[in-house]
Amino acid sequence: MERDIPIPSISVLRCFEAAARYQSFTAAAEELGLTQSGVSRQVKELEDQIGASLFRREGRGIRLTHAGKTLADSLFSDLTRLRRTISQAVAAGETQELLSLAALPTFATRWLVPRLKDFKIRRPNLDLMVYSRAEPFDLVEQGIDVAIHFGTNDWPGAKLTPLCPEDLVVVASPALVEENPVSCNADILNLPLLHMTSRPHLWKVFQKNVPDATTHVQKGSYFDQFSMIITAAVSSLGAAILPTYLIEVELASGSLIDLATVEEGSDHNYYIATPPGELSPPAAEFVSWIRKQVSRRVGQGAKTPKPW
Amino acid sequence: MERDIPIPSISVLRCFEAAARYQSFTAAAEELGLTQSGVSRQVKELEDQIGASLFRREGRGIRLTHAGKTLADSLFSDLTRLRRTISQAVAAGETQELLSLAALPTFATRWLVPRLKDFKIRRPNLDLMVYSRAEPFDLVEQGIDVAIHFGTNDWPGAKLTPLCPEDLVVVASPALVEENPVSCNADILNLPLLHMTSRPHLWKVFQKNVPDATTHVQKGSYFDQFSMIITAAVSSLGAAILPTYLIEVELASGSLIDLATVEEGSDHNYYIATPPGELSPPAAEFVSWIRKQVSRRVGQGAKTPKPW
DNA sequence: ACTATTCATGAGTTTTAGTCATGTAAATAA
DNA sequence: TTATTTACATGACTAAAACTCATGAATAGT
Repeated sequence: MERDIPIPSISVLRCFEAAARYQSFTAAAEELGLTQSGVSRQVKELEDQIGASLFRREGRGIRLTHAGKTLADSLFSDLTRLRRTISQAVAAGETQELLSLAALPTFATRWLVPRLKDFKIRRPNLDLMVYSRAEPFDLVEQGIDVAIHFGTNDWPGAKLTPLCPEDLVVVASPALVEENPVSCNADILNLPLLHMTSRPHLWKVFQKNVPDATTHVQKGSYFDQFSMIITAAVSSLGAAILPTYLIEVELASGSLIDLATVEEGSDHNYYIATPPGELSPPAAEFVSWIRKQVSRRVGQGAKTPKPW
Repeated sequence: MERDIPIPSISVLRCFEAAARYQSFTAAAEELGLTQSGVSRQVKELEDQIGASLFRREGRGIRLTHAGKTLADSLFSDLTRLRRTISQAVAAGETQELLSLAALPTFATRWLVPRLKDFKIRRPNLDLMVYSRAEPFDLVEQGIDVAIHFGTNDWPGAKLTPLCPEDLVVVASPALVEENPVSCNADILNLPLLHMTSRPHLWKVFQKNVPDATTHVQKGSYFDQFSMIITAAVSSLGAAILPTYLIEVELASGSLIDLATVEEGSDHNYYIATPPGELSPPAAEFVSWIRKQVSRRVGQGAKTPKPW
């Protein structure tokens, strides 16, 4: 219904609105940089389209009719909105399309970045920026569209969408295992242990599930990056407890062996963190894509058999 | 600042908005009744004006850019508003400037209408329609701009603005008083009494303030219009309790004498009733004017001395 | 490989916007 | 009262914008 009413031209609308403000075609023409004649014609055109007098011609002047006044008021705000819409589009015109991402350093390096090529294929003209972050931060302030968060469901100012749990496993190199045969979980605790400084309780958790374990699990080497621990493990420095997401390549190549599963029993998970409000199309697409990446991976992880 | 940004033509904006919805110039052209070529050109024109790509040309199709999506969303609502503005103007196009009023019959006849001439002087081109109404009604449905309401502050669907209280007085003609000397309120009750059928308790109220009054106040003549009662009183048929607003002329000329004041003690007042929402300019002016009429009158009424 | 589809663009036509000149009526000044 | 100025309306004409037709280039599907 409304779709069938032709909208008068911008020129017509502007001439009328200006004439309404001044109650003078001559003054309106001066403001618009036209001639009085042009303004007069456009107003007459509008009156014909509307089908009513918008001005009363009194003497050599004009006065708005009731209809004219009503229309002028509405039109003033409509034109103002339209100008704002266009102005904002022009101002944003130079902005390059960009997606800013953030994740834990090792996760970004080993899991996310290697997969971004697949995402870029879907969005060839989209520029990506990837930042490593260890703790929650202000997404809006930092201009981040999407962050991959590991931790609890607690990030003020962000919307968290569960991505997946962390799958922890005990791994060691084949060489280490050959040198120190492992036939049960207790044997693992006799290996040199590799510790993550930010996760000191991991070996204790594992020990709790090992009957009659008396070993002091605090012994061993400590590192503050999982990527270092991975390298150390591959180098036979010890056994490590690592998230499977970070060692997919090593497990697949056999440079690391999955010795046991670790049930941490905490509420730490991987989350997608996004700023409040509606996602931009690229961000929304990224979120959708990364969820597919995870569901694909989870299926594989569940089928890895123990080496004994 | 915003005033200097040229607004693209309606044609340009519509072509873009339609193409954005369909993500297809061909489909948009079909909806707009144009050729694909025309739509393509107009979108290109808009991209030149904005200074940014609004669509990515992917293969033989188009996809909105981030900038394009943002603009399309805003533009959709802007164009919708503009269509509504124009549609309403077209619909109102036949409406003559008119102010519709409603009031109680006698009030309209004796108070309002005689004063309307003064109001018409201020609005020479405004047509007035005056309706008599005894009860609240749907202002919008009846197309009434302003109603003068007597009663309680209770008119569903209307905005009530207090206008003034009802000043009730006992009056009689000089001839009746001469024939039946009145020196106190008790003497009044011995006069023939004139009753308003819709206000049967008025004389009982008066009697309550008269010490040792034993007269049956129900005796006398009954009428269903105050205008009849006024005529009856002037004709010496009896004493009447009347709102002063209705007998200003008679009191001034002496054809009726103010014998006593009646304190009804109810919450009935005169109100201005208007439809919800903002008043039209004529209606707003009327309300302002009528309030001035009342404040002028109230001052006079308070100074009328008793005749004994 | 062939056919159909869709956007882009040259060339040309139609429509709209706007100017110049003038007419008419009023408002103001002398 | 007359003369001059002002302001809207309109005929004739010009310039600019909107749009069509035809065609090219690239893709998508069979």
